[in-house]
Amino acid sequence: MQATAEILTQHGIRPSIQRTTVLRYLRGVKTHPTVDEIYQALLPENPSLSRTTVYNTLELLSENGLVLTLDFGEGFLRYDADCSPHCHFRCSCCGHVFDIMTAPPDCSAMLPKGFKLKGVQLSLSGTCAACSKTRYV
Amino acid sequence: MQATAEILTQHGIRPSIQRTTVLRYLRGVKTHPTVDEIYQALLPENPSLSRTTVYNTLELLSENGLVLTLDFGEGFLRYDADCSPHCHFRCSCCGHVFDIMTAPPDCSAMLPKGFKLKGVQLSLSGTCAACSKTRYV
DNA sequence: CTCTTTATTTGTAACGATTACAAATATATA
DNA sequence: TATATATTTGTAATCGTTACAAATAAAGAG
Repeated sequence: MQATAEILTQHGIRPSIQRTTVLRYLRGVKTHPTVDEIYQALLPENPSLSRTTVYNTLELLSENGLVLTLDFGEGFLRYDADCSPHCHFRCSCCGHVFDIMTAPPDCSAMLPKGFKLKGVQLSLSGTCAACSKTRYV
Repeated sequence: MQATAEILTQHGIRPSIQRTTVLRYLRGVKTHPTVDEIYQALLPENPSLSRTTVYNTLELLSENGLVLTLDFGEGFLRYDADCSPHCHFRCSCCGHVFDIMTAPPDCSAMLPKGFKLKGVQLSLSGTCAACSKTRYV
């Protein structure tokens, strides 16, 4: 696993402690955390960390393609350091977000003439295996 | 085109003036309007209309599958009365949302065992034809 | 028709995620 | 060491949405 600070440097981002900490945390986690979850997780070890810095950092990382911004219509955003092409499944019962490690389909043929495709986001929803077992949900 | 009030009745929803007005407006428009756009559009003809009623009505319509709630990560929701299976393309340059009248792919095979698929939302982004013509955007 | 109950609408206040902003701090450059 | 630039911090503001209770409208019983 490549050092986090190194990745930042390679993308022309100065690897401050805050930026490195946020990216390292995100790379070590599979839960697609929210801003607040990230902030709360890092606070104990970084008592001077500001919520604004987390916001700023995530925007910077997202702009530079180091992080994926996920929107499941929950009213807040989630972040994912795994930028490989994959999809997400959100269980409408327990709210958990699962990675689906299949690349989203090639959609370039769908577009009208002259349109240029940049991003494809395939969001699936339904009930996960655990919740499906529980009846009447 | 089926009468709007009739559609509501068929879904067990009492066709109040407000509900009928909101749904009729949404069915006559191809712009995926926001709550505020709907509210502002209807206000002149319905001066007593409340923003809360628009919110309530859209939630009710959405629950009953009469309306699609769209989230493009703009910080607010958009609504679409066309519930046929199709995708959306949002131009990151001009912000316009285009209908792509192709059904989203069948994704049931992507899911792990025991998962039940309910909804598939395929959101495309990039630059539309008009914005692509303009250089340096 | 009234009376009573229920459903719907309305407006205001609260909420919560995000953003704006300016002061404080850290880092780089001369 | 001095100066300029970048980054962080904390507070206040913004804005879409939701909660809530009063007001109004509609439905049902007698």
